[in-house]
Amino acid sequence: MFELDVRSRKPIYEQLVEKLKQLIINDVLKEDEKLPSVRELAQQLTINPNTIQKAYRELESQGYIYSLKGKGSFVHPSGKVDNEEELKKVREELKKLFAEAIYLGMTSEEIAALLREVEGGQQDD
Amino acid sequence: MFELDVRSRKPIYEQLVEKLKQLIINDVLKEDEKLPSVRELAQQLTINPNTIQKAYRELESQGYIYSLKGKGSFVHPSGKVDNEEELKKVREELKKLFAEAIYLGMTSEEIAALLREVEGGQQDD
DNA sequence: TTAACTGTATTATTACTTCTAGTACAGTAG
DNA sequence: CTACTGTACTAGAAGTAATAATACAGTTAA
Repeated sequence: MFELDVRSRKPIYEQLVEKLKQLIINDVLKEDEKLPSVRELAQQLTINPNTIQKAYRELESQGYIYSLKGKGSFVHPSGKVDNEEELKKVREELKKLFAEAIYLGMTSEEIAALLREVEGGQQDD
Repeated sequence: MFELDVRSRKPIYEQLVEKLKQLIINDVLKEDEKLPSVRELAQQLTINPNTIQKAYRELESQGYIYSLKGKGSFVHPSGKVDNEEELKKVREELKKLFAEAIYLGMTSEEIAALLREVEGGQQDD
């Protein structure tokens, strides 16, 4: 499914959150698709189930997945995500990153081009 | 000068790096301005000098400040920053954040507006 | 109902990172 | 010289991440 860098200074569960988020955002994992179970993914990646659970819990609190006891964890449909708190974080993050990019010498046109590039690759409903 | 959240789950030195970066980017700290010395800032914030040094080392490696033994640490002039590695990281970060913002429901126009906002006035945290 | 899944929670222990503390060395400036 | 500056290192305390084992509750199919 994907790989993790155990030697990284970044916590495994954070790497997991990022990777899964990317898969969801880029529509590799479709709406309402079932994710591997906590224990199954733990076995696949040879890491502890608790670490997977921590990542899933984080993804759920951010609105990317939903979990049903006894059934499994599923991708939250994009259109139905309503997480004002996450949106606020992303806006703040964007502002900081824009300032940083400009400071490092990027022009707004370069940044805008990057946005169009991402926008194009996005096949949203 | 600023405040830190010791109770945060984010390491103190990382918070320091972020705050100082913001001050530099938003021109609160001017080009070639002298930063507080490692020991002085440590005393002001009542944290260990080693923690300050770690933050300064990080800022230096990212191209935001330069340090002269016996003299002090100073803000690296914006125009002279040439850190392709940092720029690459920022571009990747931007792409991820764009995809995330769009997934959470932001339109490209909203994102572009945010960029214009940052581009125009210098805003703070 | 039972068996085998699922998510979730708890506790204990280990491993790792962060932070602190103390010390030291080298360069600068008055 | 004295008193600043950055930088480096070791040691240990404190906090976080990861593992391990166990348990409970809900779902599903035989």
